Amino acid sequence: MAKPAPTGRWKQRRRTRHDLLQAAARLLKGGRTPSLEEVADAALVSRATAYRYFPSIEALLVEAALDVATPDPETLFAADAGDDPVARVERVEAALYRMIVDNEAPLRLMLASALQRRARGPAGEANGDTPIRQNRRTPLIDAALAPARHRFTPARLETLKAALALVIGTEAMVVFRDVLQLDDQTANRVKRWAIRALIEAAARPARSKGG
Amino acid sequence: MAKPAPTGRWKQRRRTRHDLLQAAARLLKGGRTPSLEEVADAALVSRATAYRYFPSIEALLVEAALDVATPDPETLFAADAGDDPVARVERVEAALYRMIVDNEAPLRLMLASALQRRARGPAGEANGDTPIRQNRRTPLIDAALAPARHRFTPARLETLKAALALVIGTEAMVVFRDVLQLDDQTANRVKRWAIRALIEAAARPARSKGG
DNA sequence: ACCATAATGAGACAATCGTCTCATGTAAAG
DNA sequence: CTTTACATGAGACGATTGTCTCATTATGGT
Repeated sequence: MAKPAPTGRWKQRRRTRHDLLQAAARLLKGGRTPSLEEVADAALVSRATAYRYFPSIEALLVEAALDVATPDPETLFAADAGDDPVARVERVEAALYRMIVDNEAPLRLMLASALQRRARGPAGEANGDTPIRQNRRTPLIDAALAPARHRFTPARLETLKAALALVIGTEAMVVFRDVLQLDDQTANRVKRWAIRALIEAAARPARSKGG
Repeated sequence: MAKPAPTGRWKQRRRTRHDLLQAAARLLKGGRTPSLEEVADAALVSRATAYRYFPSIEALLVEAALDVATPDPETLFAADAGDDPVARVERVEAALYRMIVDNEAPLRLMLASALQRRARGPAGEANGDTPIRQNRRTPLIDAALAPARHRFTPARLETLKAALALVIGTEAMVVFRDVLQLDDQTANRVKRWAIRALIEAAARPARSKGG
């Protein structure tokens, strides 16, 4: 059941789905958060059809936001990137930062939606084809650490990757801006300091328990 | 204008407001997220009145959630706490962790609401008396680092506090559970490792730029 | 070309949300 | 006690969400 076979008229469905996401992304760029009816209208599709493709308005907007904003490892570390893990992780951080500030509104909406959906109940995952929260962070961190992976114990490497995920994601941005109310410059300084501290700690010969 | 003077019949107002929060907190404990009408009914108050006290249903639920769940520095470091900053920060982390797992649903709702509110527009802060996001994290971190504050440069101390805020808050929990999908044990291990790494890095004699 | 089937459109429906108005009761000031 | 200002209750209103039904298209296999 993994691949239910491209049965029936899957082209039409793909096109409709794509149109909806396209329209939603376009409207999201305007900064506001469109209602489902607006998206449906913009996609030249009826409201009912939109609901046939996405279980809720949030689900639609979330996927649209993800379509808009996603750097990928290959282009980020195309050629001229060295092997220094600190420099490479900082590069990831910078790319993610740009991506976030460019799409702050949609991303906030995405985070909020994911947060709420999980809080509700079993009804949240009606179809089962919608993951609670996609993870585009780990692949980037993996790529950043790849050249220097020999410098770490395997266990340490895993710990480091998880810890770095705390520092370079959207949530870090939220903490800095909403909770601590730091200006962008200070936030960036702290982030870079933390990245270096964590990587160097992971590289240092094991102290007590492997961590 | 800081204290507009307890004018008029402020007692009645305080009581009504308290009743609303009380009712909301009670309903929230049930796991579901009550509608504003449910809260108003439970508080024996009309819907209109509820809206007179809180600009939105989220605002009401958020404050209710905060009332429920809040450890404070004094009781946390009552007497028997040593001076070791790592141990003390880990103690804060543990307390926060307990608090979070006990009130996951309300907290998620609070985060989501804060996220959305800021994304909207100037209309979000109608009265100005509702801060975008309260910060109960910094005081706890301050208290944890207080006895050892001499070991750090002032600038380093600030950086460390900000970095720690990334690791021990609700957001860290969200990253570990939703994004990385780590089990609680692993998440805890990574958290403690990161806490130690950051504190030790801050204590180490300055390397290059002050950070 | 024909037709069964799948996708869509149109719209009714109930539930909430947030705003507004108007009437009423009640606390507080004289 | 009386009066007045304030808090409240009741409910209408439009907007949005999500579900449902039924009629119409339009696609793809034959």
